[in-house]
Amino acid sequence: MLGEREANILKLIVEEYIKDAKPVGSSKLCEQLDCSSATIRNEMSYLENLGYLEKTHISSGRVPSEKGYRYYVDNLMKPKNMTGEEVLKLQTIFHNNSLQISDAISKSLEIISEMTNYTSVILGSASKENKLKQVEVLPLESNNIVAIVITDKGHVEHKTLNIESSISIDEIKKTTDLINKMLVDTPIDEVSEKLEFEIKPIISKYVKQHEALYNAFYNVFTDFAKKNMQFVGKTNILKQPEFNDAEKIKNLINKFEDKKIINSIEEQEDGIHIYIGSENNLDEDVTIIKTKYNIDGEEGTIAIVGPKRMEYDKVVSLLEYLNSNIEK
Amino acid sequence: MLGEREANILKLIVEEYIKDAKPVGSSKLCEQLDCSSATIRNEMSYLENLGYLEKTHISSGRVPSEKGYRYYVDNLMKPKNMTGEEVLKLQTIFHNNSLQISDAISKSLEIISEMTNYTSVILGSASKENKLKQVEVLPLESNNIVAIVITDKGHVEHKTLNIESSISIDEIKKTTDLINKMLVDTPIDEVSEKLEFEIKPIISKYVKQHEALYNAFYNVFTDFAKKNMQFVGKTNILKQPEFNDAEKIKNLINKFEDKKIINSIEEQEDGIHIYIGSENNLDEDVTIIKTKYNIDGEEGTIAIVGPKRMEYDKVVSLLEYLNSNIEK
DNA sequence: CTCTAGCACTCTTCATCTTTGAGTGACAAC
DNA sequence: GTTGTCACTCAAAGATGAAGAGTGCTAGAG
Repeated sequence: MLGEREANILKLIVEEYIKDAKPVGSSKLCEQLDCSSATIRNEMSYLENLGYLEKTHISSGRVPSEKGYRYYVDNLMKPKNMTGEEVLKLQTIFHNNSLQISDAISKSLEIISEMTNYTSVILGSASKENKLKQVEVLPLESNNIVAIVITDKGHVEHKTLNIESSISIDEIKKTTDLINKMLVDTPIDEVSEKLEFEIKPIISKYVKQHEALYNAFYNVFTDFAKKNMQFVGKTNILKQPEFNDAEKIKNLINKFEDKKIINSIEEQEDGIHIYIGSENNLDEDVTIIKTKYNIDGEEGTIAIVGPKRMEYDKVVSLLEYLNSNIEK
Repeated sequence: MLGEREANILKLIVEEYIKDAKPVGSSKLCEQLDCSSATIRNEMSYLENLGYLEKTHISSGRVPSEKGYRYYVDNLMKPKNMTGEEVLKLQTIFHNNSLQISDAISKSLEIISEMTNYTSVILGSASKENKLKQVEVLPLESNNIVAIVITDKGHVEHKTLNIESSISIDEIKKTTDLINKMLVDTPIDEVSEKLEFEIKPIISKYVKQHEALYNAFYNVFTDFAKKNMQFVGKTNILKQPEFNDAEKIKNLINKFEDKKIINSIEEQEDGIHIYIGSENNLDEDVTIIKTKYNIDGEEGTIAIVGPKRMEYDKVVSLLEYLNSNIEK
């Protein structure tokens, strides 16, 4: 644990660096601490030995290390009261009752991303809490069929499929009736299994094209497993000075496009969580602040991606505000 | 019209620059033209006066101007025979009959983007040729309903909506039955209109919540108007040397994210069209090569986005191949 | 009239130096 | 423990110069 003055110096350095993105020199802190630059240099040197600060070169000012940010976030940061303007904008969204809650989240994050110049990600996970409401198959022209699956939360997925030879409307009806009778109210992530062991054996007896029909449904259900992800302000983070370098931009944009990004975004625990630099598995140069949301049992993750030099206090406050409003 | 030798010099310069991305000096062309560098310099100077070539500075080699690329594309370019490997990969996709045609297009463009390091865009326009096949409304828990619209080509759109007070299943059924009876086989882009003038007057008489139901359907139909767009290899173009600059990357990525990009991608005319630099309204630094596709009356646009220094012959050949295979 | 050799000239690129300013570390004095 | 001071280090920015690629122009040859 750091002494009071050391902690205070660390706090000031972190906040100064967050503001300016420039290494902080000892003289900058003199006024605020009412002591000489030499004293501060001694303390800085001490904090560097403990690993909270780093230098970019031997005679440069100090920059917080990951450990420094971590200490700041865990011990020094105070929740920031949001300015009237910000709250106002968010309030108008949440007081508009005609909006679907998911649309309200999108719109809020648009504002937050715009305000902060960070990138937001919304990761909805439909499969866990959704139960099968109804399935439907329609024949289309030229041997195509479309299979549609609807869940009790209003999620809809569909898939068009080509059937090799023509298939009778009667057979389609039999199959969908069977599924609707037997599998309604089954959680979506269990449907694939039940489809194989409970439905397939039955339809294979009296439906000629059962293989094709089975595949159609099987495909739709596995599509639910792919979580749906939405970026808000994808390029906003590029306005941060740490992304003035072509290589860094390409690197990050590639990671945004990579499908594996879902693993970096998804959050398991409740509450607001901060992953600084190497603590997240997306990119060394960013911090991700995440929180889970839960609307009528349907879970998802909201993530804000910014540079490590992120306005932690502001983002945490905004997410707390968002969380408390989603509850209602 | 250029003389034979001038045209030849222009052709060689364009192709050399496409290959190397470095300004082409007179001496590089000596061997291939069997004359001295001085002669070539004279010709180059002539071509520059006509506006086909440009210099990056007073004593640099020459770079093709937009007019130069245009002349090359219109008069000098020969279709390139594709190498066995490329054709082979594409063939395996099109000979796999179990694939939906739209999936085959995606997969082909993945290969093309990978091969060329350009970015592909697929723009599907569902509304023009799709006719209404069936509508459906399901009540969900807590005053939500989901409205689903299915077209004869197998497109599906849905929207979840909140109804203020509870609504009877009977009323929902009446409305959907009416729409299904009266509007089936109506082209999607005419449905909104008919909904307002033919359906609304009727249901407003005997359905209490007609406003909400009407809105639900109206929303879904307007969603069809938003064309669905898909990027393939979005970051591939960033590997091109013209995008080694942070500003240029940010600029292009922002344009990719901007919703207005649809206007730059959509193509009206049949055939393969090339838009060089300022000829396209996306970005001065890129060329877009587009072609319309048509599957069973459903139209869309395929676009390849690359630097102006693009392998025009190769891309045109690939798109021609793609077009002829989509036909089947 | 066309082509070519040659030369002066321009401009980029790269490396090397220099200057300036921000900032540190160490030490002696308070 | 705190402070003033001074030598030292390094990045950033500008100046300088040499090398190399390439041009334009001109005079002479074919």
